[in-house]
Amino acid sequence: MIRLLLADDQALVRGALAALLDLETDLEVVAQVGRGDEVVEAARASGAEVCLLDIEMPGLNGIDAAAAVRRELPGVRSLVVTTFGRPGYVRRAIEAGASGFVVKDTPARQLADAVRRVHAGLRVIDPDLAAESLIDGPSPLTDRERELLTHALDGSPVATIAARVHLSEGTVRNHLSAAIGKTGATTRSEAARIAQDRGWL
Amino acid sequence: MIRLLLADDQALVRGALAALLDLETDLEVVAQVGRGDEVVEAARASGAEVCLLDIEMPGLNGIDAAAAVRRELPGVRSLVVTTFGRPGYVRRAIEAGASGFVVKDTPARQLADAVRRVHAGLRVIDPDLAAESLIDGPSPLTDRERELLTHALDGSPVATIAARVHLSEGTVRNHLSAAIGKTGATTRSEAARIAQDRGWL
DNA sequence: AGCTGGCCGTGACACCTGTCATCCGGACCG
DNA sequence: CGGTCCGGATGACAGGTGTCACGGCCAGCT
Repeated sequence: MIRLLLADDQALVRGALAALLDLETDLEVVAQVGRGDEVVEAARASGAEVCLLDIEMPGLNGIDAAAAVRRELPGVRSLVVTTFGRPGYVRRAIEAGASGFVVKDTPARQLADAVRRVHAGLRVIDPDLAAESLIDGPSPLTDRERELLTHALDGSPVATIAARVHLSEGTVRNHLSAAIGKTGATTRSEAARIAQDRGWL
Repeated sequence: MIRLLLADDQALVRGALAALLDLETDLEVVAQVGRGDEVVEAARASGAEVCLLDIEMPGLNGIDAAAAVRRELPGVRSLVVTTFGRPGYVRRAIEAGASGFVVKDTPARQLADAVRRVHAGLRVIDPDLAAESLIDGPSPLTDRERELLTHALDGSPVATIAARVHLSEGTVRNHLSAAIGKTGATTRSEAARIAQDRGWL
């Protein structure tokens, strides 16, 4: 019997996944959480062996949660699930210590198999995503550029961003200009979207 | 036995919801589709009585799909499910002929009850969302403003938007300026986000 | 000790954007 | 019929934005 922890911020999806996986006779959902920063504690308390982690979560995202699990509970394996593409996430998830990476677009029947493989110590990675992540390569952005791009995601004016990060307005423009060049965009909003799509944020 | 159709673009979520609802002895999932424009045909072929529709779908969104079901299959009821807030969606979903509106944040156990109520001819609406939709009121945007805002969602420059809709650059700026005023924003990106959050797009 | 590269800042310049005033045509309504 | 509203357009102006050149600081590497 494989003991599972589910982490997803949407209660309905979480409950539905639990129903799906509980149908398997060799799987048992022993914990469910809706926030990334509750994963480690719940996994420890419930004695989970595999954690199914969504990326988009309040508190702590799924990748950082996988890293925390890796650090605090070395024997527990993580399987990261996310909504779509975002090839860059694959690389970061694996580097964070996740054993698998699955998109929510895969057929439901394959999920249980992915869990079993991860539990057995194998790596499970969506082949299409793996290929894309190799094509795009790692992020060329510096830490500052990444930080500023995340603040530019919602289209905030430069002045606002500069105030939030306590930098000069000109400096922010320079960093963002560099990021625009590296992403091949022409606007900071466009650069931010491209970077996010590639998982560089 | 209530015959159900599931529509969600993410196969994993779709399958999981099917597993969840099939656990109920009085419910039966008779059709699953991943696109909005396949809903009516699948509902007709399978003899579904209630359609569970996600809003974000390729082809046709859940609200328009509900309207199509209403028009083509008057006896079939629709229950719209979406990821979060977006109060304006509630109003539009109901106007489109949906019998219910549920967010993916609700506990999994309540979903089956919502389906039963909708099947019985009752209206099911998340109370928090209903309250918010009353506070925000209907969209004050004109059709043009709405159209231009959707093109402004990704942060495209005015020139690009003008070319896409075959309008003068100045006209686009004027409409967007009006939209910015109505949303209380200071940038077209911000206005676009606000309008989307309120379901005005 | 030099070189490199990231980070921070300034200044200048061309261009883009948001706002306002003003105009015209059509549709709708009292 | 006149009033009102929306769509479309123009022109002008202040302020925001992207780019570039330049300088300075610091860490790491040769």
